[in-house]
Amino acid sequence: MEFKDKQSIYLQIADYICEQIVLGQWPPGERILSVRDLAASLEVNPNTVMRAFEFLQTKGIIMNKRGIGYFTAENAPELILAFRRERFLETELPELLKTMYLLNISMEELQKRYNLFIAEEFPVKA
Amino acid sequence: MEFKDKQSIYLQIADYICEQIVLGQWPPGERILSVRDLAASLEVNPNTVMRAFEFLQTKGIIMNKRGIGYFTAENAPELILAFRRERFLETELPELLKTMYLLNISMEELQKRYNLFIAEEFPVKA
Amino acid sequence: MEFKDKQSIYLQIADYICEQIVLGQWPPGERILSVRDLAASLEVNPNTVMRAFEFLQTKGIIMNKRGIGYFTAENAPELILAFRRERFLETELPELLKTMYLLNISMEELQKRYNLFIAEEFPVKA
Amino acid sequence: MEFKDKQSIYLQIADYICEQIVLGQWPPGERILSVRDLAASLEVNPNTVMRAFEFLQTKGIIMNKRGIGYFTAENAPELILAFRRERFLETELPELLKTMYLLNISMEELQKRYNLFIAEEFPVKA
DNA sequence: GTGGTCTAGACCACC
DNA sequence: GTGGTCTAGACCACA
Repeated sequence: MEFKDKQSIYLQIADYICEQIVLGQWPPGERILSVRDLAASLEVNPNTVMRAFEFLQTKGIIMNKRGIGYFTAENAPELILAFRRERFLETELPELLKTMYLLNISMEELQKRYNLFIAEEFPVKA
Repeated sequence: MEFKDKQSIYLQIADYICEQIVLGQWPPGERILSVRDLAASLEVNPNTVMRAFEFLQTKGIIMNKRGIGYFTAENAPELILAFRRERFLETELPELLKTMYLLNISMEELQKRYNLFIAEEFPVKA
Repeated sequence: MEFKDKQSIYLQIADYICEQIVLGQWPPGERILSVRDLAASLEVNPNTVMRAFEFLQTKGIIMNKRGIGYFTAENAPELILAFRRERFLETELPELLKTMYLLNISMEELQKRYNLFIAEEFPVKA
Repeated sequence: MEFKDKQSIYLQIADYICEQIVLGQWPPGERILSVRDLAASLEVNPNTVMRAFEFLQTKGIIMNKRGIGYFTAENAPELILAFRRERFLETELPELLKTMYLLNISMEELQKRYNLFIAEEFPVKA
């Protein structure tokens, strides 16, 4: 997996995990890959994965069973969507709209790109 | 001026300068406030303003005349918009569309919020 | 390490790093000394080394891995030689030729001095 | 006249004056353009020209007659060539030779470029 | 441990 | 007056 420069890796990993959960790849209530396995598959330091897990645990999205591993919460998908919705509406959206205004990007163009994006990335639903 | 925590101050200053240029407050080819003056008005250390200037100079948005000061480039507005457009289309937009998909936010809702935003922030044009 | 007065220290450090890379002392793709260690060994402030690193990073000669350190780019030697060649041909050489003309220095004399220089500085190759 | 970034303007002006003298454009013992005239023609601040004059005066290349202006010394061309020769041999040449070695530029190529340069810049002598 | 940022303050060359 | 560089020292997030 490749990481962006501008955001810390552990947060990008946390986002990745959330995405997998929301997309149904990691069912609620089930055990997650171990820290070292995930670290190996992502090619990062285990400490970094650990931090992502701890971060998600504080949010209640995953929880730890001592000596066994981490498990996704039963309501993990709902929790994640709620957090993300909040972040989107309160911080990302205002910046987006401002940028669209400054760059003079129309809603029509956005709509067109949205259709393209869906067709490419999630062809199943489309 | 107040600064956010999540981004470094000097980059926020650079963004601020770009915004002033794009909005036509600082005309192309004109002299910018001196490092010291801008630092005083923003209440930061001159070194921090200096970093912002250096950053913008490497982008070709402003340039230095020895012993006199910094000047906005003649094509500064176009340059800034080009940079921002590239960043938007290549990194911000994909994230946005993905989030919209995950959160199941419709284009109609986005349109509604855009109209609201324009009415509030830039009532003149609206 | 000793520094000249006429050029800023951080640029001299950048030059020094480039020289080490070109001469094969610091292999491409390998980790560089940490900012603090290099600063200590050169007896300068860490900030000064940091500036040199930032400068080289913008040139693509070195790159950063978060929390780990700086690494020389795989194509660093080629990049450096390309930059240097360009600078030499476009700015240094014209001045040199002009000076030689004004001073009435012949190519023969230059050749003689070149042979002497090689014999002294790089006796292995010679 | 256009100036390079890396060297101070007043020194570039001093070099320009020296060049004119050596090339015979400004005869020894004659009066030089006034500070303000030269400043106007070079499009720089008169103070900057003043500094160049003062610098050349300390070298004995030009001298001031109060209330009249600056005059080139009778032995100006010889003085200039002596200074320039020293600078060339002691500082410029070693760097040049090192660069040539690193860039693997042969004397033959240098000779070729020298011939080209002479033909272009000083066709009279050629 | 790593880099990154910021401040405070000094000193410099230059226009 | 202008920018430019350097130091010292602090604090932070990150791996």
